[in-house]
Amino acid sequence: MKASEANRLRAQFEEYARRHGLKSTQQRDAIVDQFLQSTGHISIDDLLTKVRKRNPKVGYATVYRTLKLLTECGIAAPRQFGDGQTRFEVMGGHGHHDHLICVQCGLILEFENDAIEQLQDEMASRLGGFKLVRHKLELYGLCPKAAGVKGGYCPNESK
Amino acid sequence: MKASEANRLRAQFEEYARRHGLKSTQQRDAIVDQFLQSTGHISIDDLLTKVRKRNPKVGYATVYRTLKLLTECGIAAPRQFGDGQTRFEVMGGHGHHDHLICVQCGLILEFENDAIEQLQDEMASRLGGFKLVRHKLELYGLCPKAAGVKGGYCPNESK
DNA sequence: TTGGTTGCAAAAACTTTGCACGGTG
DNA sequence: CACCGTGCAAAGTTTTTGCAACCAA
Repeated sequence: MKASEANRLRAQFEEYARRHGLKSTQQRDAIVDQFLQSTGHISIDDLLTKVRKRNPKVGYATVYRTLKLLTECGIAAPRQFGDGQTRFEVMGGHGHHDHLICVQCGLILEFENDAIEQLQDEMASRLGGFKLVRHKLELYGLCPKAAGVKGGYCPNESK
Repeated sequence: MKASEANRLRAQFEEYARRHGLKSTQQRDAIVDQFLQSTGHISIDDLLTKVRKRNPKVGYATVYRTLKLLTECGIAAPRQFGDGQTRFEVMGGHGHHDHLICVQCGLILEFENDAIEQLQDEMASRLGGFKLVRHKLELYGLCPKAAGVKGGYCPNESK
């Protein structure tokens, strides 16, 4: 299931590479593989760390460059939460999801809501006929840790 | 109308300042004023430029520090579109809006959609009873410049 | 061999911080 | 006078770029 999705995306990347005359390299392939195996939102640092476990001689620059390629061909999507770092997530054509972030503990939940997506498309048309390529919806709130939400502990208390 | 809104927010800031023992200074006041008069999303640079027209000896640091204060007291909201800079916008308690960004030319449109907002609240409750404090919805798409959308020119062509 | 690719380090771009001076209360 | 606030510049971070060496086709 998940593996086939990764394969689909890998094929998509190869297609893109072919079309653009890109060569296949050990580093790039390793980065793409690791990225496709990641879940949620991964930072450049985390990704590089993972990649280096298999291929120790990979540099930052290559990760940035590869992620830029992945973003261009629609496989990766950059996200900016509030922590200064850009994170990337796999953008399976399906399974798109949005985020609910707890402003207190930083917990990030993911969700999908077709009704909202549909309203977005309508909105875009109404605004002059824009053609949406992607979107980003982030809800910020307080997790009801009092209610015992799973994983809803708060490492950092706001002062 | 707009002026009264600015006054309300300025008062809100003064209240916050009093409560926190902050002093009133020429620079801070100038920055707050200029910020409240801004529309849309303003970058630190743009804001500093505006402020310097009246008070040439204001430094970057002060703008950053003031904007951090404004953010803390809920008057300003930081936004990260994709251009590397953090932009801020006035967060009038009312008039919340979301964004539609053209990935081709960088044009940013604003809109409101109550139906979407309502669905968001529902979503948050369904996800365990989160209490939303704010949200961010950004739609990325292509502006139909062919259709002659106002201001829809594309300064930078993607290659 | 012909480029695209890579790692490293330098360079950029954006923010934050340290410090001595200055202004407010 | 006590202290917060400011400007400047240095220090941090994160991301991009220049370049010689490398490697796939």
